[in-house]
Amino acid sequence: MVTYCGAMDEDDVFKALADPTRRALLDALFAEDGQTLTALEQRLPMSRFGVMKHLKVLEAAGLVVSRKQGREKLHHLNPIPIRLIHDRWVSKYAEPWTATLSQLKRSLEEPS
Amino acid sequence: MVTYCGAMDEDDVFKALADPTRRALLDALFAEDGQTLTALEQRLPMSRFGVMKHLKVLEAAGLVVSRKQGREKLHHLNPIPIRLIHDRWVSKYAEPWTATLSQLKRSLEEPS
DNA sequence: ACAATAGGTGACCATTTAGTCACATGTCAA
DNA sequence: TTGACATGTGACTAAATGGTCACCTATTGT
Repeated sequence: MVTYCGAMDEDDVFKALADPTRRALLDALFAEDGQTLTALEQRLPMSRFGVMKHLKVLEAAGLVVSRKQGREKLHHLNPIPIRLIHDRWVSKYAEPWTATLSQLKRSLEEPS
Repeated sequence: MVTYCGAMDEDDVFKALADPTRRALLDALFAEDGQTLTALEQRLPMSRFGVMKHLKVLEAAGLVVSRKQGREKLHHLNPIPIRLIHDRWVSKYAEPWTATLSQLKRSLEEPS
């Protein structure tokens, strides 16, 4: 088992992913890993403090890990929580895809 | 392209998935598809109105579709939005999994 | 027709959340 | 050591959210 995951609470991960700014931060870190707070701040239309709060949420959810280097703090994307959601949660609903869909189609076509 | 999806806005889907009660509703519909509001209400520790609000959010996100039958409204799980997240968003981070992870490992092991 | 049942609407309140700011700490470089 | 820079903290406001309720409409069964 991995240990980079911090809290790794399902609810924290979903709540973290619910905000568009935080998804944009993940996008930014995906585009270029290991960015500092000020670098990320310049990519977003938001004050440094807003970005800092969002990064804190992402770190608490385990979606971002950071390490300090001198006076800078480098942020890294951690794909593990998302991977786990995919494995244990998304696929749970996605698997019966075909069955549910055809069943739904039948239901909708049924004369009400 | 499918048409059962309503708004299908990425943000709506993530926001809908962010609430544990709504995830529980998806669980309940996954366990037994086509349940009515009152049936779902009895499964959750919440008033009918709370459940109704959550169902409305899920419907707006396209995660649940419903059809009326007499005075009843039957709710069906729609796995398509989750499937799309998996396809277009989760996999985006999950694919470079190995690369990012080893890179992260290297970064963390580096003497600070 | 009438009572019981299933669902819907709008207002309302408590809590959380997003965002900003003044201020403080720690680090680098000249 | 001094000034510039990167980050952190706590308080604060405005907005969104979760939950409940009183009241309403529509359908069913008798």
